[in-house]
Amino acid sequence: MTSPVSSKSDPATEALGFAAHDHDHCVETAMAAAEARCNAEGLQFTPVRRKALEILLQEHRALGAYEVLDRLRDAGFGSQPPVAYRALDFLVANGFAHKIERLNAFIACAHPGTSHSPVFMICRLCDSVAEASAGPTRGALGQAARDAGFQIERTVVEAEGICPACSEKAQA
Amino acid sequence: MTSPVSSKSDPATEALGFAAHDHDHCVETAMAAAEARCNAEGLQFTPVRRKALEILLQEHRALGAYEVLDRLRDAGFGSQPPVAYRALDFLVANGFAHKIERLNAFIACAHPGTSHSPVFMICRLCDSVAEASAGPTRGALGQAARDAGFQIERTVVEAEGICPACSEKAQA
DNA sequence: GCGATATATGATATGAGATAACATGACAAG
DNA sequence: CTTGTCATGTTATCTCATATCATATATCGC
Repeated sequence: MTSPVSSKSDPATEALGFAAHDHDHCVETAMAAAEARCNAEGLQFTPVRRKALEILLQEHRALGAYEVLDRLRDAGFGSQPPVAYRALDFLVANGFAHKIERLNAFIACAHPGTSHSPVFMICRLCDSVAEASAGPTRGALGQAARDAGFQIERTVVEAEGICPACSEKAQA
Repeated sequence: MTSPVSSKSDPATEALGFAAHDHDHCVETAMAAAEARCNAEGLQFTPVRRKALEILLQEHRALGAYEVLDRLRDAGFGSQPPVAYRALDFLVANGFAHKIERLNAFIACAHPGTSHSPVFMICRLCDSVAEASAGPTRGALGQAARDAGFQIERTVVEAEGICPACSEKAQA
């Protein structure tokens, strides 16, 4: 894992997945949405958890647990691994973030609120990650599972390849 | 990772994925096929690599790199992690084995020879893993990638849930 | 065959990801 | 006010993975 520290362009207009967007705005929106849903569902949106989500949203890329931990420490929280893992577990369990198995890293959910089986596209050159939403058990996997009598509870769907931006760069 | 040491029934007729089969035969067949393909393509099917594949085929479940390493050491090969990782990398790179990202573990390919994007079903109760073959970029993922202009090179598709055998046990 | 180059193996050391186990603090229910 | 639950924090340890350097074995061009 090389962590190329994603070359940033304009702090307020980076790539979300592979499309430009207003970053500050999306962070605010997502935090507000999380806030609201925690209130609605009686979840404890505690300071560490809030900060962890904020970190993931700000970076807008997949972060390792220890990267999150570093930032949590900087923010005055505990400095030991369980601190980060517990906050991340909470975020993942409640759909505010996802774990990218291929990278052993975590990323803020790009479609908060929506109940979904996420699908990820991971650029192997710039490590950017885009989240798409897919029908839960349609397609080949669902069919294979039905044929085998397997009850799917959770799916991991991750594609590795080259994102549009890196693809253009390579051609130039 | 609890490693429940998969409860075995008859050594020669265990579960491949979720279906019964003649285990000894499938090991022989797979080894012969690997042998043949390495010859055909000029790949060096060296003793460590051969042994590593044999280990995965014999166990017929997902093994961590260090479990493979233990067995390689027992067989007289080097005892340091890179020994196992290099052998496994070779097997994965050439399609003789796959890495299950969700488990950080490796499993022998169940469809050797066929060029394929594998799809896995992982039982969270007994840790058994079944491999199904799926069209490479059809379905939701392929569509999302095309929409985004993302070039897929490799896909990870893993479903976690309950296998038929454990499902029956649970009902009893 | 013979030497040059590439490929494979081996050991050392360390980096990176993850969790078990235990202690403390906040808070609500009884 | 005490008991139970949940969140936080720390220590220690475990598992997974790779960079690096040294040595050996193939393979290819001559």
